[in-house]
Amino acid sequence: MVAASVARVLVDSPLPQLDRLFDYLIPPELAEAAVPGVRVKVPLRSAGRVADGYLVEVVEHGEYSGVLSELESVVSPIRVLAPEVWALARKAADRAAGSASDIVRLAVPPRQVRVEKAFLAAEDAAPPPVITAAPIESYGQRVIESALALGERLAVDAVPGVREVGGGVWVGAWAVAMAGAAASVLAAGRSAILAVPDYRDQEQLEAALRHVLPDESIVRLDAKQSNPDRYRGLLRCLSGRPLAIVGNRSVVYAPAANLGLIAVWDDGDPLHSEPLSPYVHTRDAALLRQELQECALAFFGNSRSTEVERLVELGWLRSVSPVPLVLPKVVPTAQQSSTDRLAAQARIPSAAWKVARSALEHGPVLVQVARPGYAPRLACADCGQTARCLRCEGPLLQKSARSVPACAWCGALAVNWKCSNCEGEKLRLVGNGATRTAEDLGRAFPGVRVIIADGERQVLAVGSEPALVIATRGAEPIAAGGYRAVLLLDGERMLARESLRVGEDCLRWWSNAAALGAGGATTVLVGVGGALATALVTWRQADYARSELADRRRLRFPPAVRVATITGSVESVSRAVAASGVDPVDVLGPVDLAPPTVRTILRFDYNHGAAVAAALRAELIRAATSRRRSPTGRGPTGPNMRVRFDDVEPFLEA
DNA sequence: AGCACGCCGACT
DNA sequence: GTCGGCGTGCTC
Repeated sequence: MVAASVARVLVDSPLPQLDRLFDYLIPPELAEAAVPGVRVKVPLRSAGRVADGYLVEVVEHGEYSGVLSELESVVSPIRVLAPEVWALARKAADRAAGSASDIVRLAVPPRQVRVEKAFLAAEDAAPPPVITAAPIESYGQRVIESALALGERLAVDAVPGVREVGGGVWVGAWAVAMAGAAASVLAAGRSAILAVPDYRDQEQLEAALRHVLPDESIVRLDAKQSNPDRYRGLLRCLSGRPLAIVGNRSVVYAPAANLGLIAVWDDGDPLHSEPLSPYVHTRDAALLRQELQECALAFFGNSRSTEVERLVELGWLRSVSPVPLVLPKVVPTAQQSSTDRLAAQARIPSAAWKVARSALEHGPVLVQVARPGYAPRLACADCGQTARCLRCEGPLLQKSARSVPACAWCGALAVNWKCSNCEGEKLRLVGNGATRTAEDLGRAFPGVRVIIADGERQVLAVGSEPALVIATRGAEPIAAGGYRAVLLLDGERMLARESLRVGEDCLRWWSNAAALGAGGATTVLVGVGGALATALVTWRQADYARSELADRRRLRFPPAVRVATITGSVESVSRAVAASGVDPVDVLGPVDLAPPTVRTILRFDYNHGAAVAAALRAELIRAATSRRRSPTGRGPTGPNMRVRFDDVEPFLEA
């Protein structure tokens, strides 16, 4: 009799107590099929109960000393969980005190039998395409290419501006550089993973990729795809050929063949932050994977996040800038209205109005505003108190010039409204949404076409003809040939948000908008001065990130330190805090959230991260197994304890 | 999550 | 004597 091998299996369950490998005997009839990476079914606890899982490794002797059960079946021959992706999932989960299977769920889309059958039936006999990469412009002679070939880690300052990538399609210059980086890696026979925050960036990057790579070398892998499409994409990754794999945050877990590069665009965009447990940020997953696989790593951005700046200062990332430096012309201007009657009505400073007027003779002008809609807030015309819904106390807003004000929460129309403070019956509009700004600007520039782009009215691209393009931050379309001027109108309002990251975020929004200008276009930053305006004017966002990071070091705020947010019942949170081993001076809270739930923030240095994560993980398992919430609903069934690492949202500016 | 094991009240 | 309550704990 042959020595039986043991299959080590990850059970597909979010339960923290099942987040380890289980050993199973491989029955002789499955010996051929039981290879690492395949989906399997295994018995768990009692006969008849089978769980789905992934075969992680086959070993001679398992670690379990008890009696082993047998593998129930091998679901499919496809090795969907590549060993390096498993290693990454384990490492990322450990760092975030989460379950590896939660990461694996992001990495491996649900199986689609039809897609799989079609894939297995298709014989891919065609020889792999020969790829030649054109040089990446603006960074000096093969500077980026050779760094990537050596597996370096880079923080790349993007070149502002837009480029045509054939067929009249225009994309940000960053996309061309990132596509060039991917092409240079593919030309060397290796794969590249390219992560972007949203689908608008993805469209641009894909267009740039199609310009330099054959279609068969590009794979899309993102959350917007249907399950069959995602699974098809995964199977293409597993074909073994070098590919450019492009997608949003989960693409960092793609099973790339011979991975040569992970590139991340605009890592400061909050869409890179994974909303599902264990909340691993694209940036962190990319950093872990780079260490595991020793591929190259590049963060591209028009601006610089404090996290990337920290890594640059540590020497972990090398900063690369375009030579010679390309910088848009940015003019800061005070918040003072033009003397022109029409412009004054639109509340545009005279400097901005002049810039826009002359630019409109040549092409489109971008106007960036903070908020969508018409009037984001309404107030009592008599006493000035914010108007609230009579039914649910929600804030009122007005969607268009003619519409009746309505509640932002329950949608009730504010008819027969009366002020709760002074009994006043008249409403006054406060603030300008994109729609109201558009109306005002339309009046100030009669005869000019006005295009609105916001979350509801998404516009990806506009032509090169004169037009006023009013866009909320982050929703700016690309203009053919670039905008002739860019007005950043609501800077003050954007800065009023109470968040640790406001400065950083604003600089990113403004830089990304300014980067959409044509060469020689003027960007007007209205009503903002100080270090932020200086950083934008000098186009030295890294300087701002450096001083911001210095402030955070002084205050012991992230990313100078790491943080863990614990939410749950008072008892569970305080137990977890005690178990964490974090110094009491670095325990912030607890503060009350929804009634029974409280939140505490722990902060600690990076070198304590592993210990804190392990301690909190142990506490999570203890809470999940011992103190069980009663299924009948009776008894003290507290809120589930949750742990989230490196979430900066709860941090407000002091 | 499920499901078995285990240690105290009302039944044949 | 034991049938069964669901608190506690484990799953290879």
